[in-house]
Amino acid sequence: MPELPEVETVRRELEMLILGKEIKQIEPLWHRSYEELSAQDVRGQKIEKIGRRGKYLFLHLSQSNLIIHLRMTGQLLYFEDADMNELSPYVRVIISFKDHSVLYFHDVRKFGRISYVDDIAKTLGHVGPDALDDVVTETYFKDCLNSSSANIKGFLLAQKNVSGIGNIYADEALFLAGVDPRSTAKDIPEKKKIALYNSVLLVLKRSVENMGSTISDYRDPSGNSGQNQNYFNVYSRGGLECKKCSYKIEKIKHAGRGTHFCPKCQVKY
DNA sequence: CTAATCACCTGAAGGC
DNA sequence: TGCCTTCAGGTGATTA
Repeated sequence: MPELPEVETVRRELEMLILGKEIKQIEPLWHRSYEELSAQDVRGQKIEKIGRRGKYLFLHLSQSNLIIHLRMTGQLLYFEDADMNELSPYVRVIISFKDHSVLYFHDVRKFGRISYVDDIAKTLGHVGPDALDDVVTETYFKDCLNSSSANIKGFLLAQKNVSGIGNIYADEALFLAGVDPRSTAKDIPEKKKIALYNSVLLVLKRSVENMGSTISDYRDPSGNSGQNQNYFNVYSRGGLECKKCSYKIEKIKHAGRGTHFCPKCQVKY
C-alpha cells in the first residue's frame, strides 16, 4: 500500500503522537509480523527519534530500534486509551506505552513486518538512499540510469538505487516525464533523464503535501485518508481519457505489475 | 545482470 | 446467492 509519501505522512504523524513515550510492552499477535533480532529488553525504552528511508520507518529507541515496513495493507493506528473490546482481528502487533496509549500494527494481508534490531544499517544495507534525500542529485540519478540495462519501470520499482518509489509514483512520474514505462533505462535521452528526475521529485513531494494517496487501505495513525489520489494522471485510470491529449490511457502488465500510461504522450526509448 | 514466476496472505470485485 | 478467477500502494527467493 504505502510508498514514500504515505510512509512520510505516517512518520510525521507519529512524531506528534508518540515521540518521547516509554514502551510498556510489545505483544506480537501473529508470529510472522514481529521479528526480534535484538537481545535488549524493549520494556522501559523511550522513543527518541522517528526516521525513514524509502518505505521503511524507524523508531529509534534508547538502546535499540524498531524497523517497520507496511508492505501492502499495513497501518499503524494510534489510540489514546487501549480498549481491548474493540480490537480488530487484523491487529498483528500491539505496542503499548506506559501512559496507557497504544499503537496497533494493523495488517490485513500479513505482509508487513516490524523488526526489533540493534543496528539498522546491518538490516537495510541493500536499500538505496531515500528519493528525497539530498544525496539523490540529478547527477546521481543519471549515473544510476546510465549503468542500468533494465526497463525503466523496473528500475524505479527496485529500491537499490533510489528508494521509496512504488507502483503509483513510478507510473505518475513516467507520465509527467513523457517516458514509456517499457523504455530501457540507459537509452533514455539525456534531457528526458533530467525530466524524469524532476518528475520523480515532483510527484513525491506533491503527494507528501496531500498526505499521501488512499486507494483503499491507507490511513495515517489517526485514521485519516490521504488526498493525493485525486491528482492521478494515469494510475488507476486505464481506459479513461488522458488529461493532456484525450487519448485512451492503457493498462498493461509490465515488470510484474499493473502499469498505466498514455501511448501518445509517453515515448518509448 | 535482467526478467519472469512464485511465495507470502486476505478481501473485494467481476464474470457466469 | 454462490463459485471461480483476477487483482491489489511490496519485496525476496528462485529459476531461466
